[in-house]
Amino acid sequence: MEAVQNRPYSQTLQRLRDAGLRPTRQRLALGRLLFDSSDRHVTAEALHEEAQEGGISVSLATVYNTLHQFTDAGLLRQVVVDASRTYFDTNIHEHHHFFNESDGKLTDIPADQISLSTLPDAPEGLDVARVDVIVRVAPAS
Amino acid sequence: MEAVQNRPYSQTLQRLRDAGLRPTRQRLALGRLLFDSSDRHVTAEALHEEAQEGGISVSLATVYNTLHQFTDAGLLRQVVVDASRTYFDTNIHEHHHFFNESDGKLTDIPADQISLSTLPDAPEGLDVARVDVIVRVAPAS
DNA sequence: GTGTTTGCAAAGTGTTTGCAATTTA
DNA sequence: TAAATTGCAAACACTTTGCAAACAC
Repeated sequence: MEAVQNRPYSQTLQRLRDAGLRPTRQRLALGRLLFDSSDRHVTAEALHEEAQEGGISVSLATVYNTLHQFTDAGLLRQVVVDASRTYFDTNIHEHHHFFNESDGKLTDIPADQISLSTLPDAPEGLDVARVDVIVRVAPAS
Repeated sequence: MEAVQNRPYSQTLQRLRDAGLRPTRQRLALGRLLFDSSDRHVTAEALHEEAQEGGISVSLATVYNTLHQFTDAGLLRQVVVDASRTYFDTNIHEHHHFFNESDGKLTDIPADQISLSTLPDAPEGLDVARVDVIVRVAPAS
């Protein structure tokens, strides 16, 4: 539509290319929202709203599809903390989370700030795929 | 309807009474399914099915309501591991979980088998309510 | 041009709710 | 009998899908 800042634009472009995803207008726009800052935790609904506010026209269905494509491509990670919504995290490295149950906000905990000693053996025939630590917090009473 | 084993029956009866819940036919039946064995992890759907198979007539809505009432009363705990279903755990003590992503089965990990060193401080104004460790496992390749 | 992607609206899932009928105490 | 509980069906929130139109290469 109009000129955009070029650096993040082309960063996202490259990211999409590397992932084998066609850099469509929608993917570029969502990619910029997601990747221009770091450690973002979004729900589909929230990202859709943010896009609308930014004057980007994308359907909610496309936001869902895009988030899943990004996840499959390894650009995002899903975080399960709340049974009623799915969060997507732009931090794809090993780390954990604070989850504020009262406002639904997630905050990263760097992997080196939590150490798990003595992890029990996985049940037979199974391999550990990932360990998630969720520190559920609430307003101090 | 017919005679039942008396021990578990009255255990559940007592549990409900202690929790201030009227021991209705449905609650007793679901309570027996849940508490007669230990460390059960059920979804509403699965418990409903189990009840039907056992010849107990309960509506799915009542199963949901009952699971929540039991949870509010401290007899059950909710476990969030999968964005698409809610699990209820009969183990209400501190512990963690293996979650088998391929079949959706949960297994308890006793609290003393995992030790978390150096938990970072909660963000200001917030208290830690609970720490959940989820070890996601998958069939060995 | 050809195959991919989008957007809509419709369908799907799991879950919750309103309310009359039933049950418990 | 009064108050709590149940069950149904309808409503819900979030998410996925089918398919024609639009777009990228």
